[in-house]
Amino acid sequence: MKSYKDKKVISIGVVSELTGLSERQIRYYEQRQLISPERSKGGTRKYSFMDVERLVEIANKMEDGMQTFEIRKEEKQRANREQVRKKMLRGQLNTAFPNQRK
Amino acid sequence: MKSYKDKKVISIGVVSELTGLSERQIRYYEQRQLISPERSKGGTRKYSFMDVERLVEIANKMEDGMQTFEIRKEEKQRANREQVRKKMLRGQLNTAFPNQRK
DNA sequence: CGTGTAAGGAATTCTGACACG
DNA sequence: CGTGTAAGGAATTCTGACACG
Repeated sequence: MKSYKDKKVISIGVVSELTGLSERQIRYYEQRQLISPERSKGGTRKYSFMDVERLVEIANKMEDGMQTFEIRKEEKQRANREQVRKKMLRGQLNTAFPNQRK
Repeated sequence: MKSYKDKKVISIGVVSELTGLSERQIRYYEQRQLISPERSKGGTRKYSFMDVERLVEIANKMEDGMQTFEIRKEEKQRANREQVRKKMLRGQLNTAFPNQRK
């Protein structure tokens, strides 16, 4: 599943160009935990194309007047629904085919 | 067709890590025209994942004792075959369906 | 031919802070 | 709250050259 899209290889200057956001904004959204880049040994931030897409989404929501904590909450809910969905699917499979793999 | 794979966004330090090649080697292969990164306004090189893949291929061929000019020649031949293939295909299509789109 | 390295300078990025609101 | 900015320093990258072979 891990593809190029998820590799953290892009520096903040390029991300700024790709998204149109200022470096200040990008760092601030990280501080608010909306994104989580990796760091090089020296400490420079590295982003993935996934992060770039996410930043564009964030920028849109900010334009709509949404606040950072709201965006973060929204993201957590999305992640939770994902979790529940998987859990339920697993439960149904276990009911239909009990004793499969252990 | 232009996807993430072709976007020139990776700096030479990261490329070095991804490929295991030294920055010196990477710059040298550019000088020998085996790859062609873009430049930022400030002059720093930017590579794509495609370039990274290409560099790994180059590294393998170098290990096999191939020289840079041979690798470059090989690449040109590949590009030429591609050209010819497309031209022939177009010709056959024109024969089968003449006067289609001008 | 292909690659390492020291050298000096320029571009890039980092953090913490002040400012405005 | 979200963002701009000047400040000082550190990490990153660049070029041209010398070296070896």
